[in-house]
Amino acid sequence: MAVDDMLCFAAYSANLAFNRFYKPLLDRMGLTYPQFLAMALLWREDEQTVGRLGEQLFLESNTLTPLIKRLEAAGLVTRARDRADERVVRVSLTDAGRALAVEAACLPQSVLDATEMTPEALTDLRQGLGALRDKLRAAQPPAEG
Amino acid sequence: MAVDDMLCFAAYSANLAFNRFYKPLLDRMGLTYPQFLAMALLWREDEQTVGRLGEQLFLESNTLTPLIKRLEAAGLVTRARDRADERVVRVSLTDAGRALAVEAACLPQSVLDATEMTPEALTDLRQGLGALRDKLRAAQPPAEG
DNA sequence: GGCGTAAATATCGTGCGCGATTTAATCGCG
DNA sequence: CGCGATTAAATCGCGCACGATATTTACGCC
Repeated sequence: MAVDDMLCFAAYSANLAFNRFYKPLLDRMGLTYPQFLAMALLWREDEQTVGRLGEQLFLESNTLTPLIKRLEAAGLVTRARDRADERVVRVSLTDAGRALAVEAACLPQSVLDATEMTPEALTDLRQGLGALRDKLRAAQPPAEG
Repeated sequence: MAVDDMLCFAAYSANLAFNRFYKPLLDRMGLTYPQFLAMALLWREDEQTVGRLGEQLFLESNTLTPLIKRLEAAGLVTRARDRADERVVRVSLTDAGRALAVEAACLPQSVLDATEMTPEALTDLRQGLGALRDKLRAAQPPAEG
C-alpha cells in the first residue's frame, strides 16, 4: 500500500496544493482560504445564518464561530441575532466585504491558467470529487470488521 | 461563482470527508490522519529521514517534527540523529509501529466498499488529482495583474 | 404558565499546516 | 585550517477542524 496509490492521499495533497496556490492571492485580500470560502457563500447570498453556512461548507459552529468573528474583526461582515429566534445568528456583508468580491473574481480563472488541463477534465474532477465526498458522508461509520 | 462550482472547494470538502470517514478507524489505532500517512510511508520503507518523509507528504519540519514526536511518545517510532550527519534525524518503526500495519491494511478497501464507485473511476480520480496537484505546485505564484 | 427537551451557537483543548525564525551541523572556497 | 554560506531540524504563533461540553433560546405537552 504505497501512499501514492491512496486516493485519500491524493485528496489530501491536492487540498494542500490548493491552499498554497491561493495563499499569495488571498494574503493580498487579507483572507484565509476557509474565510474565502465563507465569503464566497455570502457573495452569492447575503445574510445567512451560521448553521446555513455550515451546511454548505460541511462545518459546524465550533469551527465557524471563531472564523466569522475574525471576519467581523476585519470589518468584512456583521453578526446579529435574529430577532424572531434569538438562538440564530445572521451573518451579513459590510460594504468592505462586498467590495472584496471584485478582487476575488479572478481566483477561479487563475486555476484554469495554472493547470493547463481542459475545462472538461477539471469539471470531471470536480464532479467526481463531489460524488466521492457525498458517498463518504453517506457511508455507515465503517464497521469493526 | 458558486462554491459548489469551485474545484478547490471540491478538493477541500472531499478531504474533510476522508478525514471524517477514516477517523473512527484510526481512533482505534490511536492515530490521526496525518500520522497514518506518515506511518504508511514507514511501513513501505523503514528508517527514513524527516526531510524524506516531508518530500513525500509535501510537508516540512515545522509540521512533521511535532507529529513525529507524538508518534514517538506513543511508542510507534524512534528518532535518532544520523551519526554520519548529525543534522539529519532518522525515524524508525518500533515493533508496535510495525504491528499497526496489519490493522491498517483494511483501510483502503473500506473506501472502495463505501463509495460504490468503480475501481476505474477511483483510479481516474486519483490520477487526475495527482496531476492537478503537480500542476498547482509547478505554477508560478500567480501574478498580480 | 411550567417544565423537560430540542435546537443554535459558543467555548475549550488538541493536533495539524505554515510563515518566520532559530539552532546546529556541514560544505565550499580560499 | 578558517569562516561565511548552506542545509536539516526544531521552535513559535496563528488559524483552522473537531470532539466534548456549555449556554441560551425556543418548543411541546400537560
